[in-house]
Parts: sequence; structure tokens; C-alpha cells
Amino acid sequence: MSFYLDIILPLPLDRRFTYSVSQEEAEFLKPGMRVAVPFGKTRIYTGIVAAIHNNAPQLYEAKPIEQILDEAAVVTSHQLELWAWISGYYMCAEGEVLKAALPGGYLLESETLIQLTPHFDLGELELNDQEYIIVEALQTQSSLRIQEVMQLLDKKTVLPVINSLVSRKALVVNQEIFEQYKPKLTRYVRLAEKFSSEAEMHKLLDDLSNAPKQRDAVLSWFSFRAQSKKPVKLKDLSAASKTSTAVIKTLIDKGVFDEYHIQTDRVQFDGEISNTNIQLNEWQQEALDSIENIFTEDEVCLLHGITSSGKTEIYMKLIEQVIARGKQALYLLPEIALTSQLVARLQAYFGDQVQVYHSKYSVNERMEVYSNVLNDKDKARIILGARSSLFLPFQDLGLIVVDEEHETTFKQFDPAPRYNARDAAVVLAKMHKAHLIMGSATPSLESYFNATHNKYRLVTLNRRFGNVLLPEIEIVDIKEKYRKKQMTGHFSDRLLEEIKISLAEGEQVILFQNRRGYSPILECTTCGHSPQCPNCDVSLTFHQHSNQLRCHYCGYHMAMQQQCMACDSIELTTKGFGTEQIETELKALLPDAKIGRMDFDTTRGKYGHQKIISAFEQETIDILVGTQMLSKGLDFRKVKLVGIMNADTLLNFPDFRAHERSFQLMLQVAGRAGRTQSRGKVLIQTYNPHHQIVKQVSTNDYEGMYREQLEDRYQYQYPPYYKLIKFTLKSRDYSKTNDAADWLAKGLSISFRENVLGPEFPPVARIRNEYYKNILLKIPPHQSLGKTKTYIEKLLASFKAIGAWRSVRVIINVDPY
DNA sequence: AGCACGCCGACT
DNA sequence: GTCGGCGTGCTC
Repeated sequence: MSFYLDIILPLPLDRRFTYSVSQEEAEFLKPGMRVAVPFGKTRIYTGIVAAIHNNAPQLYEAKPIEQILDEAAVVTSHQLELWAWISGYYMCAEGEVLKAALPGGYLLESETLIQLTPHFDLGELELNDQEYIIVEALQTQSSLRIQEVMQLLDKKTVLPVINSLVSRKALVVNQEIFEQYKPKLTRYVRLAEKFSSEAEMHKLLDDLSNAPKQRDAVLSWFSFRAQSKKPVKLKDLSAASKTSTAVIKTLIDKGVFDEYHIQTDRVQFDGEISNTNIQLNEWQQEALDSIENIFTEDEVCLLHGITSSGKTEIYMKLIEQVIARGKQALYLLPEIALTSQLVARLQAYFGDQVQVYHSKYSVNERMEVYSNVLNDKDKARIILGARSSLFLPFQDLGLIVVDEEHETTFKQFDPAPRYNARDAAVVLAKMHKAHLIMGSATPSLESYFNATHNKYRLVTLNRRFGNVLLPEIEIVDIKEKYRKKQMTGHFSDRLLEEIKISLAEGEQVILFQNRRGYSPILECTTCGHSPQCPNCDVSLTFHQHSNQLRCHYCGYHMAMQQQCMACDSIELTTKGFGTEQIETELKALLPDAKIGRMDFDTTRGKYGHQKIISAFEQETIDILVGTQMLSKGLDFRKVKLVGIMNADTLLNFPDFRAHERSFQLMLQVAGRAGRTQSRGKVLIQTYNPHHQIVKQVSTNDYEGMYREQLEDRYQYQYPPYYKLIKFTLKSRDYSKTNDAADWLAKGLSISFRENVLGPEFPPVARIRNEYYKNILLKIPPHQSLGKTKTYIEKLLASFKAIGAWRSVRVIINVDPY
């Protein structure tokens, strides 16, 4: 009997590949183990065993595997199940899920290396110039990578040259496979065995009388040992004895000390645990009781709690119960970078049982967390992470918390898999028979709909913690203010007044403007021309700070122009405004205030956010101007006033969710005001003071917003009633993009008729010199999702068979956000 | 996605 | 005549 493996490869190919193994191998292997397999003529990939069976493939000969890489599975059966679900639901290859799910270090890199054939007589060989260069280079180094040969010869196609040498047996080519993970080792020292006796020890100290530093080091080591039996770190020894590591190195070389290594974790908690019991107030307790009650019969619960109502404490109580039962807990956050406050809070309470996981961690750090979860280590009881932590190898998951459930960052946009972590978490929870609590002050329509239509359950919490009053919200009609000449730049007299009051009281101010840069458009007053990005279909944005015009899509930038590029007129005006302009105006209006800015441009680098946030916390900044980054998870104590510079840019966004999102964003930003005793104030500047959404924000009327928006969604056939699949076609060729989009839309229309929208160009139809076109497919409530997807797959297969569209990529986005 | 193979234009 | 370009097709 023959044995075969079905392997998932980390490639965007929508099938598994079958390899042959011996009976021994088949008996050893388990699904979830890694194997190295040859793929194509030259490559070697790491694959994951998905299945082991005896069915020989009919149409081809299965290749044998190269190597088994694990003793035990690194991917659990639940993970394989989740991967299959994601790949099916979001219409992407399992290999793409694998790539997103496993920390890079688990996937081997294979690289082609060339070496001289051992004992080969080069004297006989006739070499041309290029061949000579290669052979010469191999005299000094034992092997060369293809990359290096390319540099050496300064051309791309080096394989013919290499092959000619290989055919004459001068070179051998082989695949180097290596693991990327390097355990972090800490250096320790101990006194060599031979000095263990009293006499030897005294002799040693005598010998070192001429080397006082070395003597100090040895004495220090003894004092360490006298204090505790713990191993002595080289670093500590060096510090305690005030000697350099070079001195200790000499002692190691002399054989006085032995050096050894112990593997340590990169991701370590070294703070203090302040396990003060969480005291829930009456309302929180009530909510917790309801949730616990719901969890006895249902799995998923939505917690709708207004800002500052203390949802986090409820989550922490639930987590505490789950880990007490020896289970693992997952706490999903929209963006980890912005939530160091929460990390600190959880670690202070749960100590070293909490680990953080997100894609900004290094490969090594992520591998450590992954393996801690896999091995069900105590230090990984609670995982706090962004959407990718969904893919960790949980052994026994008891609870998933999805915080700020409405956030769009839970949906992965690019690359595939384009999954929504909130929705996939529901599936994951089902697999583990775990409970799931999702929470928000402004739930997404989808979740609220589910919670009120018996799919999930709903718990509401509408008292703020410590009975802090909700901020007072005032709407400022700037159309009116402009008419009455009560505007200074983009500031109404009311907003300026309130800013001054807050500053006088020693309180802080947040100003929100959802657009960065200085002004989005620079326009010539004579001919109307405005500078465009050469690579994208957008106007360049003026950035005053750097005196540049920049493209926000591709990063193209040029110096600010003094004259119109079309007609040489020097009369240029700016249209629209961004955070930078607000900052500039504010500095002129309030020269004594300390003003900070928080947007994409000021938060680059690993600790960019942190710097600004702590500056604001420590009150070295009075007024913080920023984009929607401000709305997320920040808890500032001394913010009295929040100003929304212009609500209309949000409301007029061309998207069916624009109103919902404006409501959420404005309410979230408003929630930053008055988190402590004094009542906060929020000023919303708008041209449309009678807009329903603005009114609903001002009265904190979530229910009203929900009902009204839901009605719209029903009317116009959008989620949660209809499901959406968005097709994006892109290529460098304008007409091919067009033709391909027309063909695809036509193909879809045959089956789905009026539920196919488009094709149409997106607002920005060209980015980085690639043309984009979208098709939207609406799926009515009773249409089978499975059949729809099967049809799409078939259609796509015929699409790919058309040679002319080869250069056109089709991106499928299920449940687009 | 890679990468090999194969077919065409610009040069020693 | 070859070198190197890119378009097509395949990977168990």
C-alpha cells in the first residue's frame, strides 16, 4: 500500500498538493506537522500536512517529500478547520491563510546555492569572462547565492552561465534550507569545576593579585552565589563588579569561568502585579450577571455600553473566570499600537499570564508567543492582540473578547485573506465551544442587527462609570457663522471661546479633523489648474511643514510650486483643510498654547504614537489636533473639550456606511471629553446642522440612528439584509482593465441580473500607475451563498483562461468594508 | 507567487 | 548570428 500526504503550501494556489511518503513516514506524520517538499523544478517549500491517505493521484506521479520538519504538530486541527473556513468564505487560497497565520519563522526559506565541485581540476577548463568571474569568486568563498551571482555579473539572467558550468561538472547546485528562528540566549558564567575546593580557590585569588579587575570579578561572583543559588548572568556580574565584559572574557579564556547559555523569552513581563480586586458598580454587575446568564445557553453576546461605562472591567472579570478554569482567553483589539494603556492595565491585573501578539512584533517574538500558546504555557493564558492573533494555536479556548467591535480595522484589506476578525472569531469560538463577547459604545449595524434578531444576544450598559455625565454636545452652524463673519480661519467664535475657557481652567483640548496635511488641493485662480500626482489620479496635497506637495496614495512628492504649472500665474489658492492647517491657524490664534498634532505624518516609527500620547498625558501638550487616530482607545483624564472641525467631510463620504461611520467616529471622539468628574463639552462644526446624524450624535441617540440607517439599508438593499462581494480589477493597461471588467460584469449579470452593480471606476481610478475598476455583487437574503460562490469560481476560471486578460488581477473582497 | 521555457528584437 | 527581453504555462 502506498501512502500520500495532502499538503498546504504557502502560495496563492487554490488547491492542495499530493506527495508520496513511506509507510514509516506516514505513521510518524500527523496533520499539522511541517514538511519540506520540492515544488517545480528548483524550489523547496515548507508545507503543512493537511491529510494522510492511500489514494494515489490519477493524473500525475506524486513526488516524495524532502524532509519532515517537526516532531509534533505545530498547527492544531482547529486551526486547519479555521483556515478551510476562511479560505472558503472569503474566497482565497488556503495557502494565503497559512501565510497570514504562521509566524514567518516557521516557514523555511530555501535558496539555491552554487559551489565548486570538490576536487575538480579547473586547469582543464575553457572559461569565458563571465564563467571566469564566478569561478574566481568561488576560490575565495565556498558558496554563492543566485542573488550574489546576479550582482557579480551585473545582469538578471545568470542561470545559463551557471548551467553551462554545471553541465561541465565544475559546479554543483544545492538547496540550502534554514530555519529563521534563533532562540535568544542569555550568557551566564560559573566558576570552573577545578576551583571548587577551598585551597584551589585561595590559590586562584593569590594568582590574580596582579590583576585586580579580574580578582574583583571573581569575588563578585562569590558574593552573588552567597546571596542566592541562582545562575549568575554575565551582564549582572560585569555590572556588580564594575569590570568590563572584556575582563570576564579573559577569565573565561583562562578557564577560570565557564560560560554557558540559557534560552530566554524575548517577550517578557517585568512589571509589578497590583492585583487589586476589580470592584464593579451596580450597573456593571448587572451587565456581568446578564452576560453570564446568557452564556449558559448562548455563545455570542454583544455588549452595548456607552463610552466610559466600564466595559473593560466586565471583560476582565469574564477572563478571570475562564482562566480560573484552566482555559485560554483571547482579547481582540482593533489596533494594538494605540492601546498600550490597555496592555498595561491587563498586565497589572493578570501579570505574566498576559502576552501581546500583533504583526509589528519581530518574527522571533511572534514565534515565541505562538509556541507558548501551542504548548498551553501559563504565561500565555491570555492573549491580547490585533486581528492576526485569531490564528494562534489555541489548545483550549474559553473566551474571546472583541473590543470596539464596530472598528473597520478588524477587516483585513490587503493582502488576502481579506477576513473580518470579528466574524471569524465567532467561527473560532464555535469550534472551541468558547464564549464570545463583543463590545462597543457604537455597535456596527450588522452586529446590533444580529443581536436583536436572535443570532447573538444583547446586553446594554448605559451608565457611565462613577456617574460621570455624558458630555454636553453643541452644534455650530458654520454656514451661518461665515455669513455673520464670526469665523477666524476654520474656527468659529464659539469654538475659540470654549478652547480659551478650557485652557484657562488648566484643562486639555482635542481637535478632530479627519484629513491630514495642510490642504488637499492647490488651485490656480487664473486657469483652475491644480497639480496632480503623475502616478495616481489625485490632486497633490500641500504639506506646509515640509513645503512640499505630496500624494497620499503613492508617496510621490515635489517641492511646493510658486507659480501655476500650466499658466505661470502666481495666484494660487488652497482648497479644503487638514490637520496641519488647523495646527498653524491655532498657533497664530493662541501663541501661548502648547499644540501637538497626531496623524499619520507625526506617528511614524515604532514609538511615534507613544511619544505623542505620553506628551499629552503628561500635559506638555494643551491642545492635540488629530485625525481619527484620536478616537481609538485613548483614555485621557484631563480633556474637557473636544472640537470636531468639520462634520461634513465625514458625512459626504461616498460609501453606504458613511453615515453609520460618521456617527460612530463622532461619538467615539466625543467620548474623549470629560472622563472624570467635570462634565466635558463637545463642539461640532458643520454646514448641515439639521443633518439627522449630527442630531443623533448630539442627543447620543444610538437607537434612533440604528433604526433610521437600517431602514435605508433595507430600502437600498445593503447589509445586514444583503451580502456584498466586491470585485476589484487592476492592471497597468487602461483598456484591458476596462474590457476585463465589462466581461466579468456581463458574466455575473447572466446569473445575478440587477444585483450586479458596475463596473465603475473607484474615486481614485489610478494608483501607482495601475488602473482600478470595481464590480459590486449584492446577494439577497435567500440566495444561497455556497451556490453563488461556486458560480463565481467557475466564472473566474473561464476569465483566467482568456489570454488577453492575463495581466489583469482580480481581487475578491467578501463583506467589504 | 516563482520560475522555466520559448519566441522575438537589438547588438557584438 | 547571439544575448537578453518579456509573454505563457505549470507547479503534486
